[in-house]
Amino acid sequence: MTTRGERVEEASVDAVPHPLLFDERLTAAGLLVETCAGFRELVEVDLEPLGVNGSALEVLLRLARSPERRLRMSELAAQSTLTNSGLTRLVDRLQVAGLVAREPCATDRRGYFAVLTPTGLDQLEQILPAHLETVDRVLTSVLDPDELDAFERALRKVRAVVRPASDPGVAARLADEPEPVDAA
Amino acid sequence: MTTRGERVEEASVDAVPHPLLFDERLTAAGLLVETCAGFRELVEVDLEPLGVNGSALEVLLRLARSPERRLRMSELAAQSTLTNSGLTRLVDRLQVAGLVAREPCATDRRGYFAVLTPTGLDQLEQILPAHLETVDRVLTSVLDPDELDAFERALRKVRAVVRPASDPGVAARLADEPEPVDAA
DNA sequence: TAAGATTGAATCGTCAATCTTG
DNA sequence: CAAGATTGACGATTCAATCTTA
Repeated sequence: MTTRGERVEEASVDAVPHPLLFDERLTAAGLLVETCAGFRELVEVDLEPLGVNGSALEVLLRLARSPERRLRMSELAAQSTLTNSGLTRLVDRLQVAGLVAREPCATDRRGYFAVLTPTGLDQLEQILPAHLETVDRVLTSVLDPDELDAFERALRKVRAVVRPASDPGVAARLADEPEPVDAA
Repeated sequence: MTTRGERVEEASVDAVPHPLLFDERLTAAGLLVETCAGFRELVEVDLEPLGVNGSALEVLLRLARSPERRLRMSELAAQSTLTNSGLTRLVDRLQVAGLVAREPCATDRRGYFAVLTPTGLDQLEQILPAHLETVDRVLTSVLDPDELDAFERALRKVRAVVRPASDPGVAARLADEPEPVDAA
């Protein structure tokens, strides 16, 4: 009712900050991104003996788990977080390092397999114990079993939306197979 | 006991795959990394109008939420997922785009502030509704409230280990302040 | 013509060295 | 000399164009 003090914030340069800047959804998104960035940074240390980065680990592991330890370039690209051309360049490096070889496809001369070499498998297995120890220390042992379970369930749900090609259900339908169990 | 069939797997080229290749910890790690990669990829679409990437969004949001919408370069680098030099280059680009300005620090002539420009704030607020809609669609609305809560608690726990500088507790102790509430 | 894969050009980020000021 | 910030050289990744085979 006074004539003075009608606008207490008069001198403020900022006025009112936009409420969406503090929306809780941004908090959730930031948590996911920051946590994953920190995790990836730590994992890089495990990979130093191999002289490769996190994307390479992803690719080496997929090859190691595949029948005959081989996968078509396009398959590998589709399953990884790289584009086709990114995978070509990564496999170039892994080939120079002797961890992976390329083999032409006998039935389709346009295609190539990336094959994990015996050396590649050996070196991967060499670093795996230390890597698993890291994952345990910073991720799986940080949560108690119920929390870890809920965490993985949540990640699967989100992944099914943001990366449908990785979703086991979708992958199975594409391949016309029965529902599989997820292992990555 | 027979002399034949001593090694049923004789013909197998692969012998037994190494069990660590299928360790459940790799599954947890892969889920985190793949999910985050897919999430970041989708977010890039929201940022096209701004002509920037996900790292830039992180930086713009931090500036927008800071007093006077400014932060020292080194502060900003420490809080972001970039190195000092990476931040220098990002701010270069944001400056060219007119979204951020540099201002020298009056009390320490070695230092600079990155300041969000009025244009930068405006453009950030322009894209925020669509971005929040994306986050909701692929993350926060995918989980029901209990799941989302557990998910965020788990992420905070892991982040505190993999990125201790981002942990509110650590940050407060460094700044000699009482325990804060986390908002990112 | 389309599919599998690679290449050239460009972007984004890092590390190590450097410059300036405290 | 240490701290804040930037720069030069380089590595990893992407997009669009290209080459080869189906």
